[in-house]
Amino acid sequence: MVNHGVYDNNIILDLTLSSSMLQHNTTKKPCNIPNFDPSLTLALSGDHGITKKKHACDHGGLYRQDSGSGGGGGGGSSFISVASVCVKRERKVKSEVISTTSEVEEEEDDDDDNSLNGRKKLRLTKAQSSLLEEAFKHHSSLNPQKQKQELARELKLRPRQVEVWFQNRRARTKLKQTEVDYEYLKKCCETLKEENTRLHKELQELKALKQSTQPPYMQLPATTLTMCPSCKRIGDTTSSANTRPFSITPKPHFFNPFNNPSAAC
DNA sequence: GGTATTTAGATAGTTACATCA
DNA sequence: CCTGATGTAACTATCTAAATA
Repeated sequence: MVNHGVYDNNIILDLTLSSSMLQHNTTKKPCNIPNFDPSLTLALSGDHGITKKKHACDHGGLYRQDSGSGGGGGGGSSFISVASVCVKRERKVKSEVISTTSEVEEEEDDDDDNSLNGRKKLRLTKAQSSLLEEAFKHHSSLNPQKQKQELARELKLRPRQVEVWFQNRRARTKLKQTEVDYEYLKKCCETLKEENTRLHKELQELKALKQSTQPPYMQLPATTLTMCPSCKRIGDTTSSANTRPFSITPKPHFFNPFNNPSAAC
């Protein structure tokens, strides 16, 4: 009840827009007009910055229509002024108008629903979430438009909401997968480092052992022992690859994610 | 058949609200 | 109560592929 005056203005404006949208057309996705989301006060929701570039058909177009032929700059500027006033308030308003998420259930099915019931941020009920999850398990995207409509009807949500939910869900899945991948690679990296250290150590030990057990005249000249820079294996420049002076047996269970030893080897 | 335009759906990034410790 | 962190619904911008003119 407080502040209602201001909010009312807002709502009236929204409704105006919506009706013009109805006349306007259409199903242009980029415009986000088609579904008439209650939250769809695109022109008003400058909370994302009115300065952002829009599609040609976006607000500019709508407002031009509203404000007559004005077109061009005129339309744009009036749009900005209106928008900038209303922007942030809008969400706030909505959050005060509706109090519970269950109200969602009262919403009409999508497209013809331009009732701009101010809308609090929606929280899906458990039932809704689990149904969506179930659908997501089967298909991570809403293949046919029909499926979206059906789900929406079933959940008593607007198709746009279902669509957004799937978008966000895919993003979450991807993010989680990225985290998992990151952890996995991190572990691999650590393992590789350990392995590398261990091999270095082993090499040093073998070198030392060899030096101490061989008489000086039998010791190999330093040039005959070489180490591959990428795989760190010891090789003998004078012998073939499979007759190395020291055979370093790879760890049988070690998984190397970069499964190709260097081309040089 | 090649080209331009429209449309619908996807992703990435962001914002703002709700909730909880 | 206040506050910061977190989760998530909703948004914008952009890209792409299919359909259509």
